[in-house]
Amino acid sequence: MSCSSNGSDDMMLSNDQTDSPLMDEGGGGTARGVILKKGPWTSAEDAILIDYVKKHGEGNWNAVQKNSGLFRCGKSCRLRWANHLRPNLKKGAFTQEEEQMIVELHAKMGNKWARMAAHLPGRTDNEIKNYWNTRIKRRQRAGLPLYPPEVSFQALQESQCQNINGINSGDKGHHDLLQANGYEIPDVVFDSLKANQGVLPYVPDIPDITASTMLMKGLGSQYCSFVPPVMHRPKRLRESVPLFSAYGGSVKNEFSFDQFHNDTSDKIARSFGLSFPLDPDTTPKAPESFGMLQGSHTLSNGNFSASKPNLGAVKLELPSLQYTETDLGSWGTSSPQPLLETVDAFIQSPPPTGTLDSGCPSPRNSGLLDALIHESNTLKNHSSDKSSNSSSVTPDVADSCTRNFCETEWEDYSDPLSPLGHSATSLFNECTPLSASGSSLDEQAPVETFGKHLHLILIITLKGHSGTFESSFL
DNA sequence: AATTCGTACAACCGCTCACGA
DNA sequence: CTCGTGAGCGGTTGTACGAAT
Repeated sequence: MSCSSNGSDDMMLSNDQTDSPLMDEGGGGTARGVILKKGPWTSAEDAILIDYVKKHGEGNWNAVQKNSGLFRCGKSCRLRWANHLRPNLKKGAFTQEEEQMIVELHAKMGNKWARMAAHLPGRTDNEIKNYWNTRIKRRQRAGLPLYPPEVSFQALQESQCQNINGINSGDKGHHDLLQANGYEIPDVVFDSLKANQGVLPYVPDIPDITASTMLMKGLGSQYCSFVPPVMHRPKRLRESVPLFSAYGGSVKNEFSFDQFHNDTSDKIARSFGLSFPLDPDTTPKAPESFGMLQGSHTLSNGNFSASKPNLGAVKLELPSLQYTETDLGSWGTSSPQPLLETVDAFIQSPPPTGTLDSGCPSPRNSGLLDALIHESNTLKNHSSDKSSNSSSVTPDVADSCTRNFCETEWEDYSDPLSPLGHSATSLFNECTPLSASGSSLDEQAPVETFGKHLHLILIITLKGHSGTFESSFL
């Protein structure tokens, strides 16, 4: 079935290797005894494929090789056709509208390139994927967020609306959205909802695993490649997939809360290093607290090198909480210890009492929100640390501290000299709204605009952690 | 001029799902 | 129900090319 070939086939065939435009010697895999060519397509091959599709239509790609004399596997043919040969393909750079569309779609869908492509006529999933990956690197290098604040805030609102409305959004795309930055933090926001299921008309139960995940990530365990073991990928919907099905479609949710429900506290505790399986040492892990292992390139270059050992499978995409390598030092000076206190408070918060709906997926959010939450955790912890040295912080206290911090101490953290100063300021600086002129997604904008959004998000998030929630904030 | 680095793009690979026998 | 096959998706790698050193 596969057009994969043995190791010797890995070498790309150059176009001048062969006399025939269709067949190269010495390279390519085999299918039914036929040596299949790999590597760049020639114009002759393109012509054959185009001709074939004109005659037989798309599909049945494996028959191409049989019927057309093209020495390419069906997979390769399909890809070539889809990405380069099919009509109405838009070539050239993405327009500004397209770029903005991609950003918004990614904020909503995550790495659902094919679905995103469906929203961008003439664009291929591969194109979008490449664009996004490049964009990640570029923006990360520039210290910019992946998402403009409007996008993230909109994603938050939409996600919350979906949950309040009981809309099932178990599509993997949503999950990916949450993973979009390598963290799975956005669930934390919905942990807040979860903690208030009795308040809101409908707040689906959300596996505690998500909080655990976030916390693991937050404690530098993003390298653990934590994947909820029962968070199965929903079956792909090939046909008649409603656009934005993640928001309104009847997408199956395949994980059961019950599967998460047990050991919740244990997971959280372990996630916070209280009994961390991968790192029994519960001493502060300052540099790792934000996923920045010393010597790791994870956040420093916007990519994960396969050559990096023992980090496990990690997401390509980065947290939008982007810090340059020079930031590591400042982060390293901050103590993550208060995080445990906050978690204690969180763990102590009453468990959700609402009716469990295992058919409801974990809501997701944008990657930027990851950063916001991450940041809020940091800030909250810092706040708690400043307000009290006690390790036992009640939710109310934590909440109070949070509020105080949000309202009165923000400027303190804008201090670039503060260990968190850059964190806060960078967050503001990074989360820049789209300019009115729309000249560039990367343009900076006044802090105040986003500050309001951030404030709101912080409150929502932090209050959720403390086990209290006031829907009025929504 | 040679080398290094970053970027953009094309293609491959592994996995999963749908579907029919 | 199982198995084989086709197809699609997402992640990753390879390559070309231009800019910087």
